[in-house]
Amino acid sequence: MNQSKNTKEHILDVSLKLFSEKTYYGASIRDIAKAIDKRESSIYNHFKSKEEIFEQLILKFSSRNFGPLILTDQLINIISKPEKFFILLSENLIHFWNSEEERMFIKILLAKNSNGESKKYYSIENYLNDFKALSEFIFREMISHKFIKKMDVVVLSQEFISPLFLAAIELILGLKSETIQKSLIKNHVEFFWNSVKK
Amino acid sequence: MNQSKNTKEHILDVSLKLFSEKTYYGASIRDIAKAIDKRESSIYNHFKSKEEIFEQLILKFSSRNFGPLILTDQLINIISKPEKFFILLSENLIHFWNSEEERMFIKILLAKNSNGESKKYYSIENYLNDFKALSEFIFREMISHKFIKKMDVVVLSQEFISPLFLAAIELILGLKSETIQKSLIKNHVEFFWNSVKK
DNA sequence: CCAGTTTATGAACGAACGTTAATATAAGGA
DNA sequence: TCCTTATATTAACGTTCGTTCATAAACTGG
Repeated sequence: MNQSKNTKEHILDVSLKLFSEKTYYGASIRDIAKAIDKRESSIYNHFKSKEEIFEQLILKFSSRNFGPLILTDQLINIISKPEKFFILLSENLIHFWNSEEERMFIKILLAKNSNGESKKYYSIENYLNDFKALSEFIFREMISHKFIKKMDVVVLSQEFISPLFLAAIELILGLKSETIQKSLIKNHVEFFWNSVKK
Repeated sequence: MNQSKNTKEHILDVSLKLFSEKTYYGASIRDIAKAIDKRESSIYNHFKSKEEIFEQLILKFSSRNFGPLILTDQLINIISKPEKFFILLSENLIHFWNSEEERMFIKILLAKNSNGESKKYYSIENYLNDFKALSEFIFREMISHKFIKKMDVVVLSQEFISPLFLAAIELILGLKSETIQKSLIKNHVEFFWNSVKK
């Protein structure tokens, strides 16, 4: 996309796309080089191996702070109206997960084993935990302000996040259209809200 | 495993393992041949290409009937005690998804794009729909017998299945131990039951 | 403008890839 | 037993793989 940005970032950008489309073994160094319009040998001026490209890609995405993208000001303003809040929160999450870049990253996480040697890697479990932590924080706040019933925030997070994230996975790996998600969100929040309202 | 079974089945068996561990591009015909202790050329007496092995593998697994494995007699016997029923149903599902063979198949589905040319393929969405259909059937029965509140069975299925299947995915792709799942099931069923009991 | 560093190129390496062909062996029915 | 068919092997094909190397071009600070 942005040709003028530094080459290392550019390589990571196209690698995200290629690894997500063809998996690690299916995307070659030559594919990556072609995508940035250079020869494959020049890649090695920026990364010592294909494996290192992958590692740095995961590292880059695993060390973001997406909190402000989900917990928008608009959202925080309506925390006292939990049902509306849950709807908007769900929309923010689905919108984030379904953004072009995030789809690609999630695809890579889903295709990646935590098998053997790569145990050190960031996995889909770590990814989900970041979102669960965010939503646990939200539920703790809501409970302390008595907006919802007093319940275990871990359970609340799991019950709130799971149907949304699984729908996102189906959206990412399948052919489901995004419009279907509107009613899914509505139904899910309705069900959830009935279980947590005071 | 079973050396004496016919070679075609044997090839599919080891391909399931290899494709799930190293993805489609990472597992070679020579890997597969080595795993059945034959030369790579003899594979082509049974399949016309690597792609065909993959296709038949997906076909084989997508045309099973797992219903009786989930809906056991023991389970059906306690349908009038919904909370107990949900616990056992959850355990059956997690046990099934976490079996060695099923872990491998799910890994393959998760690593597989429904991108472009492969739209025809069975995807994780189809897989999940099979389980949702099963659980919709269960909820319809429960509602008609007035064991639970009258609600949309699609919503019930989604809310019941999602946290369980997502936990299974974490179990399969991550390093989570199976013991953690016991409390997850308990918490999930408790939350769910509180929302659907009459 | 020059020296030093960074980045790009072109060519090559050994290995592995999917697949094919010719041929040998094993199995099964007449 | 012989003939046919199914399955195996060995060898090779053209490609692509990840990576290296010598060298050339581009950039950067003094």
